[in-house]
Amino acid sequence: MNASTSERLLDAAEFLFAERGFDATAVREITRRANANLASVNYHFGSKNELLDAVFKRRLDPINQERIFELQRLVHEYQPDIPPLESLLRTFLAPPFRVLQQMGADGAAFLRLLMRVHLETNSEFTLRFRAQFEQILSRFVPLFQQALPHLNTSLLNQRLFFAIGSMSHAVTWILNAQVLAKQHADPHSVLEELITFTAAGLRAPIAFGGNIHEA
Amino acid sequence: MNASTSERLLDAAEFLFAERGFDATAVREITRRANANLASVNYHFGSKNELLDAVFKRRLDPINQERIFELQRLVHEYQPDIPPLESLLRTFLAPPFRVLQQMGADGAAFLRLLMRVHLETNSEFTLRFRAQFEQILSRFVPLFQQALPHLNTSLLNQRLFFAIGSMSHAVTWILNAQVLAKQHADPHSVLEELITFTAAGLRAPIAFGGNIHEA
DNA sequence: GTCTATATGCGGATAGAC
DNA sequence: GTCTATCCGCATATAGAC
Repeated sequence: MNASTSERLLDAAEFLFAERGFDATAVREITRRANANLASVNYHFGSKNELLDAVFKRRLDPINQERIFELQRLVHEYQPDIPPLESLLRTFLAPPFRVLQQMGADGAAFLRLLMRVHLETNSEFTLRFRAQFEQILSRFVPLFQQALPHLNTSLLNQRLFFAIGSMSHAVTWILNAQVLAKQHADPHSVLEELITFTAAGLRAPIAFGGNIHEA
Repeated sequence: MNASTSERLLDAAEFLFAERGFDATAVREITRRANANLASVNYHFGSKNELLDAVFKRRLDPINQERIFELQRLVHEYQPDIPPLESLLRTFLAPPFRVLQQMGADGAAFLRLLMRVHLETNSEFTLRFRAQFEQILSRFVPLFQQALPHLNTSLLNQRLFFAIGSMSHAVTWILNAQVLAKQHADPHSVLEELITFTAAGLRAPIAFGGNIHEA
């Protein structure tokens, strides 16, 4: 509560956008939750839309910087060999889980918001976000390719895509488990199981040799 | 255009809810797209909320019935043995892909809407939906357990969860690829690759023997 | 069943005093 | 920077003629 108004607004917006969605959240609710005045959102951020941008920027920049830094460290550690597949996967998949552990409720709210974005197809905002993610992914692909020489590019991308899906579902699951308080899901152990699962999936021998259809 | 008003309303609502989300869609837009009167939604369904319920019910009931029917057929076919893991996975994972192929644009719209639901945590509607899905899942779990005797219940559930994540991400991907028209993703071949990937993940040897944490 | 017209409320944004 | 009061538009829903 000692945080600055704009920080409190960011926290409140993050929580409410994640909880109810962007459209369903009224600026009035945000300011009420932040103990701030109705006009403060427009004063500090210009508009409700720009507030959303700010919410993302605050969390995403550090996460992606960390992912790139860790990747460089890993490559350096194993030089001139390729890092093991499991280590690459851990570096790639870990950040959201780390957010979950380190940032507690705030991190959970942000991640739920993040998961929402994956579904939007049209908004300009989503396109900006996705371009950024693909930039990160492109740094990892060459290393995965070296670690998995039996896969051609298109199959590798497809399987990586499956792995990303497992990750985002796992994160969503942990979030819901926390919300519903049904069971305690430990992010760290889920991450390790996820690595086991996806590593096996990526290593699977080629069954159909590409994208050949039946019938 | 020859369909009844309520059918046209369902089609239009399905499309728009999927495209823009529930809140962001105005009843006015729905009736405009359906070539129907503004008041027709309330006349036929009672409210915008009940219209959403109807949109789901129309598609979901047949899909789940089919999933259960196929499972019974499969069990019968292999009796008294257990069906192979790949066949179980195909039966479990196929329905959304079939929707994608058979229902064309309508199916795509519905699936996008369906993916949205996975993220909502609080709404009563989502809870109803999720309970139904878990009922379906519970029919499959015992068979997966028999096909994968090296996994304990909790690990099996976790890995199945990863598999479901890969599926929903894959479906979302196909949808977006269609929308963005970037590349042509063939649902059938994606499904087969998905089965290969998830089967390998499920079969992976146990690495950590349960949910033991480091540190 | 379908239409027009309208009631009623909530949304984001802003003006202007402090 | 913060507040109150208010503008203005759009939302859902409904009343009531046809």
